[in-house]
Amino acid sequence: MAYWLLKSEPDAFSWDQQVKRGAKGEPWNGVRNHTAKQNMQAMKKGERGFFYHSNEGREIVGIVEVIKEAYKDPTDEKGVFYCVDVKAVEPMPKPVTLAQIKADEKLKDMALVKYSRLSVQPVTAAEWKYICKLGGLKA
DNA sequence: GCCAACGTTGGC
DNA sequence: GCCAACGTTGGC
Repeated sequence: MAYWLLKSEPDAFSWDQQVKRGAKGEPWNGVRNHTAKQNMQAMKKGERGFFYHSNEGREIVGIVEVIKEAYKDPTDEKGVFYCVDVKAVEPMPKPVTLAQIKADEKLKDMALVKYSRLSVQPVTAAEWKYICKLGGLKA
């Protein structure tokens, strides 16, 4: 079981929009980065990821689940990039901010801190549990 | 195939 | 709004 972190600018696609999509989920398309693509191709149905708001907010606001594994991104006319479908699972009772993550000894090695521009990142099991706890979830 | 120039992302 | 980091492009 792997864990992930998906970044989105709330202006483009926010957590609220993800929640409104309900069980249908939403294709995570428009990613034009090969590292992110590789991460998406590694995702399995049922795996979970954090939903992070970049730029505005800069915090982990909720948890999503992969409902469809990687397929060719229909918004990419060249057909080289991929996307997955995700649905909202639950919101973070207490969003975990980037500032919090950076200030925390246990989290300062996260991909989120080191590779801030990567929009789809892996999260370790230890990080996952710890952040869930910080966010007020049992995990 | 190297590397400089440029564009984009995202934190501050 | 600025700037650093990084990916991509294009000249050689």
